[in-house]
Amino acid sequence: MVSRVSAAMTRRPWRTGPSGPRPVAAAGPRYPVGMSEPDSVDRHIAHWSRELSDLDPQIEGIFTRMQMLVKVLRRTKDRWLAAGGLKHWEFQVLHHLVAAGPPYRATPSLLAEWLDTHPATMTNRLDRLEQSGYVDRVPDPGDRRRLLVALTPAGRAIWQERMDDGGLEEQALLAPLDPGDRELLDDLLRRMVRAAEADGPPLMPDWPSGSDTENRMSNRGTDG
Amino acid sequence: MVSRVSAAMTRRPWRTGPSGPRPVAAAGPRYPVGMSEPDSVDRHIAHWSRELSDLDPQIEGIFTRMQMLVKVLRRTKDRWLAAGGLKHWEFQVLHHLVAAGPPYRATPSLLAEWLDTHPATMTNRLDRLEQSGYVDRVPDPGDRRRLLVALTPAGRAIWQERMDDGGLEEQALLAPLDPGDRELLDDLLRRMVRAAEADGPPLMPDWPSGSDTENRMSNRGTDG
DNA sequence: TGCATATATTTCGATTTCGTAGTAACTTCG
DNA sequence: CGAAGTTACTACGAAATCGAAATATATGCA
Repeated sequence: MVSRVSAAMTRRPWRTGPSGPRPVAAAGPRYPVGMSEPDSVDRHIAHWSRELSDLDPQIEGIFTRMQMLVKVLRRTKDRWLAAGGLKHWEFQVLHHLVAAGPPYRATPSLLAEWLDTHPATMTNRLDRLEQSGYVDRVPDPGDRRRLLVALTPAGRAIWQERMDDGGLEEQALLAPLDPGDRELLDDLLRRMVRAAEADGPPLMPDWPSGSDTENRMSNRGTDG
Repeated sequence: MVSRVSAAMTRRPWRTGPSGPRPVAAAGPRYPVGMSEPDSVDRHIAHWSRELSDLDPQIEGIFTRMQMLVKVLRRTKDRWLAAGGLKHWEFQVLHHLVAAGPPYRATPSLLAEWLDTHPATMTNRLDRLEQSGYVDRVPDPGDRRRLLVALTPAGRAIWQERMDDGGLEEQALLAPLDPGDRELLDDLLRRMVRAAEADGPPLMPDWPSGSDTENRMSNRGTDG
């Protein structure tokens, strides 16, 4: 129904040669019975617990797995975007502008905040994005300190183009879970998010533009 | 039992003023019935689906939540480390050296790969880490091209210090889940990871050093 | 109104990271 | 053995990012 998971943790540009980790010995340690087939995270943790005993393998496992899954997704999207000649942050800017809804504008400061980057960096990036013709900078009539970054038709077009078939990896990653499993997973995660939000601000910008279908193509920061 | 979730998505250094997103209108859209209390991700997606209709809110929700959770964790750790005068990558290097097990050494190339960074960047970082006295560079007797980066007692000490009470945030995030929920969550995630690994290399380095209690204190890359 | 303070964006210099190439050492194979 | 190819690390210049200051505008309050 959906493409298989694209070669998961693919090589990074600077991975020079076969310097990577060697295959693990055939007869490894035992894992808790009743657990489904172990994955590389289990093996990892099993090894690690030799070095550090007071560590909860379950907690460890949960967060490591989330991190790994987020990482694969991010890398896959990066490659996918790069193939279309876009950098991740370029797509992100366009994406957030679309997410903002008509008239598809936002100030540089908000964009900087959404992309988790320094305002000066955003200035630089917007310069380049403007040169590429994907955005315009128009004055804000209501406040002459401000600018509004506006999505151009070209920007909208290239965003759309990359967006169309952008959700494949997510579906591939979720393939082993049936509808019931997915609902369960979503619910468990929601409970964690709500707990995190109980003590502080929302994890996502709670306003017209915060967006994130983003996640259908990229993640917002996660790593910044 | 455990500290509350530390003010979730805390301010970044460059967040200048109250320019952030404004509070959302009181009467929002409706969400699927039977769902537990909505979180900011639900609101986000509800908003987004106006702009882009052909999108599965569930898939969207699952990955967005993972991304957000990973992001909070990462930021909390960053702050925590910074308070102790360590940068994230500094801790990561020390952590991976410990994870490698006795005699706590690794080559620059492997470290670069583990931390998802360019080898030249690692050279630079190791210079600084060596100056701080946390690592030494010793020649590899077996291969005179190679160096071995060795953990010094000072390096081990500062790692230990930061490690001791480093697992609090994870526990706080998992607080709303009882033991059964956690097992379920871990299992669902494991199935996803295994699926991802079926088509490609393991998501984690499968060898003596790949480590990751890392996750107890920091995440390996995720954001690179 | 007038002045102090706050906000939005950009500029500029310093730092960090990256890509590429250089040097040394190892390996393969004739 | 010796030449060609590969791998490991680093040096160097280019590019991106950051922190702090500069500029212009807006807001608050006496």
